[in-house]
Parts: sequence; structure tokens; C-alpha cells
Amino acid sequence: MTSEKLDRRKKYTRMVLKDSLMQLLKEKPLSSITVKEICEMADINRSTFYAHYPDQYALLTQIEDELIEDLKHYLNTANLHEEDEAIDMTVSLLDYFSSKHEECLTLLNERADSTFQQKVTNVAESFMIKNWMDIYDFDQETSKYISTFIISGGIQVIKMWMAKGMVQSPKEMARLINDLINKGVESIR
Amino acid sequence: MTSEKLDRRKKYTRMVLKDSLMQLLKEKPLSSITVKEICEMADINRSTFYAHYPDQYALLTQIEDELIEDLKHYLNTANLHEEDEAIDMTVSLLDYFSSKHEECLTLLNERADSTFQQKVTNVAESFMIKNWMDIYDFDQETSKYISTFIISGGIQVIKMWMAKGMVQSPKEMARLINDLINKGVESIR
DNA sequence: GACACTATGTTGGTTTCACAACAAACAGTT
DNA sequence: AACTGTTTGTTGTGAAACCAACATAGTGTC
Repeated sequence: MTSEKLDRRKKYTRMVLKDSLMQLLKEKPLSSITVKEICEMADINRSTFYAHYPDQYALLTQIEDELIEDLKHYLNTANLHEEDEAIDMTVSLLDYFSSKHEECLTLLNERADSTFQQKVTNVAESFMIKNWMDIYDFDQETSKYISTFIISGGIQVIKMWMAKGMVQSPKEMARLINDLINKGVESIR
Repeated sequence: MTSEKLDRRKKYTRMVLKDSLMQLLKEKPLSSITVKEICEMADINRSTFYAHYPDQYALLTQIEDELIEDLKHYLNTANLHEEDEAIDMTVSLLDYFSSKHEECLTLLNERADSTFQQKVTNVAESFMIKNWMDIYDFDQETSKYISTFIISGGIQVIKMWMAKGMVQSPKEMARLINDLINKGVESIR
């Protein structure tokens, strides 16, 4: 998107500022985090901060934007290549949500921007709807039903199963979800 | 020692250069590590490197000097306060050598400067000799005997014990060493 | 309301770094 | 021995970050 060529110093500065904000968010909400604090943790001069962002909230916005971009890139480059596309796609999403990004997402949602989780799931859902329609030639309504199931409900349930050790790998989780979906789709048709 | 006031940029630059060299030393010896490689790993411009150090070897020298300084500081600030000074001192040394510094020391010795381990142990030994003389009023010869035992022999033995799970903590290790020393000292007297 | 204290933006002058470009030395190939 | 590629130092210019200082605004505290 924003393809400005950043030199190393700019890249480093923004990187540590973002890292520091995320670190501070583990302690308290964004509203009680000051620019000064962020700079002290990042070991960056405060005036340098203002050369990059107008305030904390702009910094947060960039973090969120990059996470959304990251998710999009992750989904687009997930190789849905062989016969098992449906499982691959589900695995890919589950991988994403169960990776370090997961804790990062919920952190932002709870401490900074209560609409962020929704933004993320919107991106994931629209991606899935399109793919279910393409792969299995489902109609929009069915695809949406499946996508909502996986993202809103399925992931939570599967995370519970995984926490309890009932399933081990994303692949196994995806297979269970697929079975559920197939039954659901049959019952609709 | 060198109390130049470094601003943040200098500190960061030198820090990543040092880290990168240590990282590369895990792969290959210093003689086959190029300035270019170090800079690429550190994400620092090569000309910036030369603004700080004439070559790789100067960078290594600074790393070594700082480790020696670090050890001296560590020993001097080890609080030998109560009745158990002997154990405290041994614990302190064992802590140091079994910490992350240990792998760092052997790495430097094997891949870069074969005299480095000796330099480090010299510092540690002369510190111990002085302390045994001060604390227990031992003569120089006895103190040197004890110090050599702990540093040259003891640490290796205790590390073996620890690896095999025969002892758990530096404190426990130190107590075993102290028992051995007491027997040794008695037999000398 | 007067007080001290801290965070916020903003500015101008200075230091440090990035970058590209260069010549030179070296190693490996054919 | 000529060729190709890589590492090495070095340089000048412009960009980025540092720092100190300032005025302003918010936040208690007496």
C-alpha cells in the first residue's frame, strides 16, 4: 500500500515505537498510556515521535492497519493448491488465529480499540465466503453460513477443545470442522 | 572506564553490531566473518561500521573488554555481607559462569580469541585470591590453591554434576565445594 | 485560587547515520 | 593472463534523530 521507501533509521524507529506500545498495552489501557512513556521504553527522543505520528492513537492505527494487511497477505498467500482446499483454508485461518497474532488481537481489542476484533473477523469472513463459493460452487447464503460458523463460533469451540487436549493439530481441528460443515450443508439442502 | 557519553543512536548501532558478530560466531570462526556480513545482519550501513570500528577485530576487542568489565563489576557488586561470605562468593562466581555469559565466553574462546578464557579466569582468580585472604586470613598460597580449584577444576566438575541432576542450585553446588575446600585446607595445615 | 508537577506539542541548532559511488585489493574461473 | 565477482576502505551530500528549551495545558494538592 504505502510504498514509501523507508531508510533503516525510520524503519527501526517505527518498529520500536510499535513494540513499546504493544508492551505497554499488556499493563494498562491505551487511554492511560502517554507519549512520554512510549518513548522512554523505546529509547527514542520524544520529538522524534512527533516527527512520525501526531499522537498515541495514530501509532495504534498504524499497528492495526498493518495487522489487517498482514492477515490479508496471510490469507492470499495461503496455498490452496490440492484437492483438500477446504481443509487447507480452514487450517490456514486457525493457524493464524492461534498464532501469536491471536493474543495480540485480543490485547488490542480489550485495551485499545473495542471494534478491532470485529474488523479482523470481517476481513477473514469475506475472504472465506468468496473461497467457499469458488471452491464448492456454494451460493452466497450457504457460504456465509459456513464462514460465520467457523469464525464466530467454530474457532472459539475448537480453541476450547485444543486447550483441553481433545485435539492436537490445526489440521485435526480443521478436519473436525469440515465434518460438522458437511453435515450442516446437507441438512440445509 | 571509557566514559564517553554516547547518544542513543551510537549506543544502538554498536549494540546491534556486537549482537550480530556474536550471532555469526555461532556459525563460523571470526576469520571467515566479513564486515559486510555483520552489517547485513545488523541492518546497518557498511560505511557506518567503519565510522565506529576499523575492522571486525576491533569490534571483537570491544566485546571482550566489555565482558571483562562486566565480570569485574559483577564480582565487585556481589554482596558478600553476612557470615556466609565464602559460599556467597562461590555462588556468585558459579552464577556468573553458568549464566548466558558462559556460552558467550566459550564461543569467543573457540571461534575468535583462544586466549580469552584465560583472560577471564585470571580476573576471576585474582579476585578470589584476594577475598579468601581477606575473609579467612589465609596466606596467599592457600588462597591460590582454593581459587584454582574452584575456577579451573571445580566449575567443570560441578557443571557435570548439575547436568546430571546431582545438584540443583548454585547455592547447593557452592556448599559442596566449600566442604571439599575445608577438607583440602585442613589437610594442608 | 495559588501551587507544584507532569504531559504535550513545537522549534532551531547539532550530531550521527544512510546512501551511492568510487578505487583498490583479492579470489576463483576459464 | 584476462575476466568476473566480492570484499574492502573512503568520501560527500542529504536525511533522520538527538537535545535543550520553550510555551501551553491538564492534574492534583494545600
